[in-house]
Amino acid sequence: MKTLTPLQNESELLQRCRALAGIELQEIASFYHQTIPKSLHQAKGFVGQLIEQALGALSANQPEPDFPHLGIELKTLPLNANGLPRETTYVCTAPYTIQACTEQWENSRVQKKLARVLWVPFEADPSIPLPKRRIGNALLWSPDKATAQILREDWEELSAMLQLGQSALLSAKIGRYLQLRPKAAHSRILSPAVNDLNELIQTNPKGFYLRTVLTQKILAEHYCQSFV
DNA sequence: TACTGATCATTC
DNA sequence: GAATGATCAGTA
Repeated sequence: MKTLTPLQNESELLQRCRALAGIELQEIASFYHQTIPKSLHQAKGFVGQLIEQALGALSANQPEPDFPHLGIELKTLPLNANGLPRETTYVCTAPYTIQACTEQWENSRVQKKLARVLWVPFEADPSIPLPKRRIGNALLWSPDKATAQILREDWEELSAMLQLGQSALLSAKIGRYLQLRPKAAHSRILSPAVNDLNELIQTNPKGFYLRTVLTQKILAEHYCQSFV
């Protein structure tokens, strides 16, 4: 692992990924003088943030790609003992306001986030101690035509429901690749929305997530057998 | 055991 | 409070 210099282009980013491939979390953590938490229970974003740091991602906590200059979004992907995605992948928050709901797919936050993604798989089998879990081979990905079409259809269906104030009908079961689920510190948090009569109401904030069926498909199409 | 709804840490 | 990084955990 080398000291970070600003990233100039994609090949430098991929080169940095190759340096991380196969190494254990403890190696990265000790390089950055970070302590690995005993569990992820109270540090759910730890692995993602550690890898952001190791790859030199810039825009922390901003609604922008992790590498704004390159237009690339970084996503870590936890894999279970069978090498399959263990969790859904958070994309972005879902807009409830009239203003945000008028956005079209082409300029939606979901489309922008998913246009170019750097997937970094890592071992997340609970039987492996956190420090010993290894980083896998990264994949720079853009959705193919068929995938993009399904994402668009999901997004349009879900956005229409948000826009029409059908939040009561929204469920995490809607959507083939995307789904809408709560996204907040806890369930008491409320944000403004409209109901089907266009009246202002308060509801739990939601976010767009990618189902594991899609991330699993991405892995299957781009890797032969081993992701690590 | 997979999935949905709930929750944790941090930053601005 | 709302955005980021996500995983936890009860239940169907």
